[in-house]
Amino acid sequence: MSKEITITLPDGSQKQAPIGVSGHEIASMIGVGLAKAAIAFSVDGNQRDLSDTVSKDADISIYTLDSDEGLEIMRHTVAAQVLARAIKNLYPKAKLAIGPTIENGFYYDFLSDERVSIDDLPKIEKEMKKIVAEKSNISKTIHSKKEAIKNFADINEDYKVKIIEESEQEDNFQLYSQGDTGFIDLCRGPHLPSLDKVGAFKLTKIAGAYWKGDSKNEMLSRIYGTAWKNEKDLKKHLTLIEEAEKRDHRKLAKEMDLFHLQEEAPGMVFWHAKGWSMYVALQDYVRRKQIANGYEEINTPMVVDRKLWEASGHWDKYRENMFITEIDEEHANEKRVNALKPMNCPCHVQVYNQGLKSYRDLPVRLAEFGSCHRYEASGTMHGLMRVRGFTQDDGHIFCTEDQIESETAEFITLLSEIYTELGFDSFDIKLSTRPETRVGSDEVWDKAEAALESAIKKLDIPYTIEAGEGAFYGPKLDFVLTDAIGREWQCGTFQADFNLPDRLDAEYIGEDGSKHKPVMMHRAILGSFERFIGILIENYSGKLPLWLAPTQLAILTVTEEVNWYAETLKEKFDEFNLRVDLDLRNEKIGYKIREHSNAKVPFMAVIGKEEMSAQTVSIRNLSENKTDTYAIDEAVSKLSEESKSPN
RNA sequence: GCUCAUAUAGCUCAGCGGUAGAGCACUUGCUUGGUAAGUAAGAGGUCACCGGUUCAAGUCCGGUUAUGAGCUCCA
Repeated sequence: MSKEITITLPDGSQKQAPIGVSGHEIASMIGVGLAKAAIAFSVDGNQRDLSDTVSKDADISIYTLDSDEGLEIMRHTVAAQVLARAIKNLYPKAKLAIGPTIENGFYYDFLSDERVSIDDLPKIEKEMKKIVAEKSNISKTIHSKKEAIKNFADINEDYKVKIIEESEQEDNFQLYSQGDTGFIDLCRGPHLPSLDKVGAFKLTKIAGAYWKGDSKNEMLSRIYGTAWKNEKDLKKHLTLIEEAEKRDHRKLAKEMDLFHLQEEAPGMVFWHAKGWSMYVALQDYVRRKQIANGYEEINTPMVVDRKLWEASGHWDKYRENMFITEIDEEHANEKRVNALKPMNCPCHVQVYNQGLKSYRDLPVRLAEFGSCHRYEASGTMHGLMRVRGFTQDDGHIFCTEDQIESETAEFITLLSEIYTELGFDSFDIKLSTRPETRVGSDEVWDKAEAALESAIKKLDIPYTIEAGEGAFYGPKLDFVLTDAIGREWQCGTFQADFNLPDRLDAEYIGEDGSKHKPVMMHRAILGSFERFIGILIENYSGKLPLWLAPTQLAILTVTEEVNWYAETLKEKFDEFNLRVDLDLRNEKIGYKIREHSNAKVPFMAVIGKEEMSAQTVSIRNLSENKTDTYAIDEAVSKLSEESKSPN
């Protein structure tokens, strides 16, 4: 038997090494620089500590802080070794729970009798820096289940004990320690070999989190942090977060006077004139798109008797989220219990059910800008992104099983056009397949899942499968778009439903002359107008495309002598339905420009004596910060041309 | 819904037991100024709501509501 093994590096090159060679030794064999920078390595794709050894031929990859994996390992060490130890140093009675990495950072959950608040973060951070400065080596020992439990039971780390007890493993529990500090932590690793490899970090926030994420369990304290290779990267990340805060739609909405929310109607939007003009522009656009794509627009009641919700199943399954209304008895002959519709689908089936449908009528595509109300838990509301009263760009397609595929393809094409025209270049699709508990035969599920998948494949769009994540009534597609700063938003959805047509007796007469159940496809492209407008505001930092901009042009006068001329101009623009604000205030032009710039008005016409005598308009472009002068008619036609919606 | 925090002028915030403050916005006067803040004066507040402690409560305590950050939820 050979005493050497062959290791294969990521570039395909191979090296011979003795059996039992450590990760660190491999790194040294490749180069001194790498040995210094190495923080962990992988063996056949499994991440290992540098001190771990390799005893058979394997694919090896050495990690440094320059790779995503390396950064993640470092963040993990900062959480599990540095933050955890700092917590124990400052709050010796604290019980450590878990400390995983998350995107760009990490968190650590712990239980503490002593209250830890955001004001304590600098103190904890200082302690962490102290720990890092010790540059302790990190080493690990392997233990059996029994030993591991004893280790943590001895120091009253109840959560660690629980984690080990509940583990399916019997041995190989890894305990990491730092030099001779006495600190130990349970971890699957790997970790940095030494704390001197820790880069730049910062604790960002503190919040509560349930043990194991279950709201029935006790609430632990969670400290979030972010960690990077060096100070420069850390700063870059913090700047990015600031940028995201700057485009917060709640903040911009105040500055732009778009909408407000108030205590008497939590989660319901009071749209102001400027916000509503945006809403209307967007809705008109979607309306034209949908009608051009074979939908009929309908409108159905907002308040509907509980009987329909009982029949649809919502009364059973969704009642917690429904606003229930009861007529004041004094004023009503009969007492009826109604609910504000949380969804439009049952009402759409009622429209479908009027008149006998033939297979020749299918597919029937009904669309509604349906105003829905859902009683969302109080802690979940967030500006326009999560509200209790909202309007969906809802639609239901009643079709045969055979039509699912072509309807899917048509829907995705429409959705793709709309996203592109609204400025979102790419989106991902998630296909959710049958869950454990479901209605409908396997045969129908097979057919529907295959139809959805086949439609995506034919359009050659990448997608991922979320096995078992479908609704109980059918498989679905979710559409996730990416905004200008890389955040993902799930907006569109396309869901097959084998349940509701049955419950609400939707039927059609087939070629064979007998009655059949149609399949119902629930679909939305924007999701809700409220949320989508929130996304648009953030995506564009408030600088919306001209056709959506609340105010398209502000006419600013330099001196009051030209007021009459500015008023005449406004009338001209008004004739072309442009949204124009006239600013005749007794202020300097610089002041007016500044104000309207802050309000993100895309065009400003500066009107002074020069323009008046030449009968021209000087138009200043917000995005380019430059000014051009036009004849009046030229200016009007330019703006009305540019402000057209994409369809 | 849970944890923690917050709630003072239209907005952003300071004040933290002893007669309510700033900047901006607003109104008025002066200024008619040419491309991102002209100038002076004035007006503006049951300090979220309900209760308690105190001679005295934006200020301390309890509750309610809303908002924020997380968590949970989003058939």
